[in-house]
Amino acid sequence: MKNKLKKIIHVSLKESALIEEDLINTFEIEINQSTQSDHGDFSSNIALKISGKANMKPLKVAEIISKTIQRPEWLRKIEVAPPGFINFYVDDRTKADLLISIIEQENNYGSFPANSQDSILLEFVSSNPTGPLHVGHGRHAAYGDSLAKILRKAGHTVSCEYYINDSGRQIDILILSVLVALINKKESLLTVPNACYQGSYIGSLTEVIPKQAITEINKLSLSDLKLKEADDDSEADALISIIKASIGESVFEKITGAVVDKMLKVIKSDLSNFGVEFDHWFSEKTMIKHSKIDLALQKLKTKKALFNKDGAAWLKTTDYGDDKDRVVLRDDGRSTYFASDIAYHADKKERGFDKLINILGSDHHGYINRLKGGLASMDFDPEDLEIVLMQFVTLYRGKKKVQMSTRSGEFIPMKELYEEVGIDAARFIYVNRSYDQHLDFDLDLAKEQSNLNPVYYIQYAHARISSVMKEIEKKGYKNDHGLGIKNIGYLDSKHESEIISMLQKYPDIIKTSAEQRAVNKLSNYLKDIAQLFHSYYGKQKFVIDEDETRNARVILLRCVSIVIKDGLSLLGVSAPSKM
RNA sequence: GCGCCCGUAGCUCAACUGGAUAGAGCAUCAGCCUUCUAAGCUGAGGGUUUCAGGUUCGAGUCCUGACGGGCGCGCCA
Repeated sequence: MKNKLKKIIHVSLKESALIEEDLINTFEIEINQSTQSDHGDFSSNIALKISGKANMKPLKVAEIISKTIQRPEWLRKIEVAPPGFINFYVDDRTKADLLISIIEQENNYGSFPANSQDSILLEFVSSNPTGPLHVGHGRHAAYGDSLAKILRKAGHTVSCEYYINDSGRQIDILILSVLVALINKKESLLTVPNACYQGSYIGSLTEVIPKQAITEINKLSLSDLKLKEADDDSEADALISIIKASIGESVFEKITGAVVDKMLKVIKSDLSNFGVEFDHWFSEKTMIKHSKIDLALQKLKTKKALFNKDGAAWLKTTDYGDDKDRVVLRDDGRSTYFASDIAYHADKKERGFDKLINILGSDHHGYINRLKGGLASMDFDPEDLEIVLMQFVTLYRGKKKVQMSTRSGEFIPMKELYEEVGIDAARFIYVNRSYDQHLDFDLDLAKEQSNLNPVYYIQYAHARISSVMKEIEKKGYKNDHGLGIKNIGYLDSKHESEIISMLQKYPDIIKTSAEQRAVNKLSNYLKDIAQLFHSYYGKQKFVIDEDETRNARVILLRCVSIVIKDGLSLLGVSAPSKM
């Protein structure tokens, strides 16, 4: 429709000779869907744009263009409005075509042809398996999952991936925390070091330690341990070394395997119960096993991309806009986290994805140029990597801010949140705010007044439509699709044209939501269409004797229901038929 | 100090990447259920879009500066 109008205007611009023909293509002909019914169904601002070049007042230009246009049959009216907009009104036939196609396509309405776009690897959450996911991760999970669904609907091939940081110091500290908890289970002999994780989940992790390992742990000389106060990471490292030496690396490894495995199971089930599924779980440990990091470093060395300073190997990321150069290989020979990330992201590209999107917390913004530099050093286009920086979730209980820290165990798990406020409400609240906006999540409000959540407003619209349909059936009225289509002309009230126009917007919303990674555009759209429906519902009756009007309205309701249900499903929210 | 993000009604947020009269919910006030679900509808009040300049037919949106808030600036992950 928009393209048809664009062509019409283009022809008119040529014929009217308002501006030189060469200039015509320098202006993008914009067609907007009108927000208000008295602005027609579509409008164009082209007259405002070219008035300067045409040396005429915009209104005059608009009049000339609209007079030059050879009005096709399907355009009911063309109107000029100050300061120079041209408004288009389409005919009933066109509207009927739209409604017919929505009903035919059902949940495919608004979808773009698959594989018509780039293939995307979408990485999100990727929280270290050192603790359960908390409410902050919930935002990432809800947003990432919805974005993936929207991107797919917009025609992209998307693979969702979770990077498991299952190797390195943080994991060692997790094991240390579990071991301390295990020893303290019998009698509290050890002071829990500050560096350790301290949530209540640590205690339950002790249960997965293999029996054989427990006998080794029991042999530990507690006097060595008791003296240590591991308050920072390096002191924790020392303590870990002692334990590793006493019980043996392989036993320590076994414990690590069991604990991480258990932790991952918890994370996976929390996500899955929240409706978030990943296509692939990528293990850092496995990557190391396959020497991927060594190979990446080798490649950088061969390319002479690294330089030595203070005994370490550095990558000159300042060439790519980073603040400073970064170490990839420490003076003790161990590779850094950054080295893992270079190898990991190169691997993503090697797997053939056109575009890599990472959803990261806003505290990672300093990481963007570094990571792009890493990709570029590996001969990939840094433009292929896109980072979506998610702002923080601030948790409130009423007016009181809830402090959060994973280390100290002071956090509200994501699971607790969605079990209490409900998955639908939680997912909607998470996603209804733009990702670059801070989110204040008030637990009390979400729990106590969950009825006030906009998600119920949208779901209620869907339930009401289902209810009307049931009632029509109950009263024994005959549903006649053809009769409804024939009488689409009856849908000429303000409410009805506004709803039709809103329905028509859906594909555009999918497109912009996908392009701008703006999941909240979809959620806001759903609120808008629900609002139009509720207002319409208050004004009109649907269970009526008149066959023509009833069947026409039923078609409209079915379309609204289809779009709401599909939109909600993209957000991971259910569309109940009864509430 | 430097860098990134943000600032819209009393509160929480929209505004289709520059368009027409800046819109919703909550809260306040006034109405609407013997009739399809009142988790709803209708109406009222509430704004110098933090401030000061600039760009143009047109600015909440773009540019510059100030003020206010969040985050970051490790051979941590």
